[in-house]
Amino acid sequence: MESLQIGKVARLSDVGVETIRFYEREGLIAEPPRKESGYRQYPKETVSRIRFIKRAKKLGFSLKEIRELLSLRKDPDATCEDILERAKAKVTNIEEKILALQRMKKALGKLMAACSEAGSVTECPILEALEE
Amino acid sequence: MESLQIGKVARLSDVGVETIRFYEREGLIAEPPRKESGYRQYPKETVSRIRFIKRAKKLGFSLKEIRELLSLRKDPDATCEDILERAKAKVTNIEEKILALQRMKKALGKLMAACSEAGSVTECPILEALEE
DNA sequence: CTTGACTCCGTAGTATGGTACAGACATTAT
DNA sequence: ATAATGTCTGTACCATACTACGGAGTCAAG
Repeated sequence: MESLQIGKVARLSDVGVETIRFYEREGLIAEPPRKESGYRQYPKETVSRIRFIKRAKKLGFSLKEIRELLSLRKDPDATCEDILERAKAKVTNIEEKILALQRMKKALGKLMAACSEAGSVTECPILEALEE
Repeated sequence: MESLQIGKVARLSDVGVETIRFYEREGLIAEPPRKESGYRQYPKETVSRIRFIKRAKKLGFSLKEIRELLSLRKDPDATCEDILERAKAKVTNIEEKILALQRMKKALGKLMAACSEAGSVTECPILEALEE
């Protein structure tokens, strides 16, 4: 299997080289094998892993949470119950996020509807509503 | 009009005293008048302003964005439209997040289902969940 | 009139998530 | 063979959004 140098991975996943090393230090991506020179040799899956991290971040997960998400997999060393438990917790977590976002959206939508009828910004219902 | 000391404002708006001074430095709340002693004298509106900031933060606005929202209000040339535009952008942003979270949840469901079977989902389906 | 709570300012520290060197070695292109 | 990239480690620095602290002045109650 051909491997990628860190710079290539960085370009493909659209992050900086330093970020990749940072993720490695933080345990978000595995330490890759090295050449004799010390150069890291990444399998191409690393690119999707980094993309996952980027997306999950946008969804409001912290790097710590992302690390936990990434460790959820059916590996032979973990028992099914263990995985199910952690996965369940994550699902709950995700549901809460979705609910919070839906509330946000609803609140903004309401305000926007009221907004179309108002004139000057001094009476903007969005600002008023946020003041409660 | 009676005024409030910083500690009172802090208690009423449920933030720390330091946070209020921080918001002042950051231009999120106006510099209040002072007594001869130098003590800040806040009008009671400050409490709603800080509550506004807290709520807007919960809606996903950064302090920078909140500062912009707040300054729009002072601008007589700004219209409700300006604020509406920002709100719309946030809604789009929120919708994207919800979709992605739903995909993630689905992926976890898949993982959990696979887990109960003796099958071999060694791959992490969660990685695929967020792929475009 | 002293004690305790409150406030002042400035500076520094926290956590998170990177980003930017510096100085040295490795690889590639001409 | 040599210049241009690329990579290595380690350390330092950045922005965001606070939070804590020191040392001094202020104010209200007993």
